[in-house]
Amino acid sequence: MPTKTVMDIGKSAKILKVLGDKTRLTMLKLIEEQTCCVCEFVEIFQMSQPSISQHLRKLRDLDLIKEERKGQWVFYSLNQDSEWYAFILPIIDQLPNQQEKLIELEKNGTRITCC
Amino acid sequence: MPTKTVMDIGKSAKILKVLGDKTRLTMLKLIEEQTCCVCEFVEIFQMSQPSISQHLRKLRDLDLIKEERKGQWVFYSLNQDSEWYAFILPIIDQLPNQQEKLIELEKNGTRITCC
DNA sequence: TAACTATATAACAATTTACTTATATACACA
DNA sequence: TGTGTATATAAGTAAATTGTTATATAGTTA
Repeated sequence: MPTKTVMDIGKSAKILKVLGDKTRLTMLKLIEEQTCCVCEFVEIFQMSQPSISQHLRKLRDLDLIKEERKGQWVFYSLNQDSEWYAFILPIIDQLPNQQEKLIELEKNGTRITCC
Repeated sequence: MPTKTVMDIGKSAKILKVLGDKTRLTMLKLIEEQTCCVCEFVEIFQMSQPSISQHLRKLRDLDLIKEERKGQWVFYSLNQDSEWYAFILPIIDQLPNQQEKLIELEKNGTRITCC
């Protein structure tokens, strides 16, 4: 567990701004339960790979997510050790489940490539 | 109490985007406990009056705050009847108290004008 | 009604954001 | 080592954001 952090309102606003994008917010909800790799996000959001990488970078720069390389793939998950985890968790928890997006992928067979 | 809302992730992102600004986030924290009028915000944020009005408009457009006119002044407060109140409350609650900004105003005598 | 105060809106400029395409880097494997 | 796949970064662009100044609107009071 991270030590109790004294919240700074400026930093809080920065966190919320990064969450305030539909793509990134959905990403966070998706990886709340399980890791996802970049190519899955590309499929899910029907967006260019660089665009996905740039969204992930913003989340990573704030230490909200962590990456784990497995071979040629990079898997992302919520960083539960982040000092901001306690701040964002109640937000993410209130969001509607997005797992149907992954189920959709499996149906298309698009999820096989890396998992 | 508002009826339980099915959260939409796109709308959630829009809410968070509006919260993701230091000025607006501080405004929300300030009016969590007590109403503030526009001229107080102008003093607190040392920002032009139109700029303050525009920030308030974004919060009002999303129904996060409510206004109450008293004579020539308009007082703003958190809209506890908003269907998003339950969503934003845990966020606001985690923010550091901002009341010292109002205390500062009283010290300067700047709060007298409207209260 | 005229003058004054508080607030909102309009119009505009500077900055930031979120894509795109092109390219670089990292790893896998023949 | 060379080729292919996955990911990251760079550079450029269109749209959105956030401030400004100017002006309109609403209420107060002489």
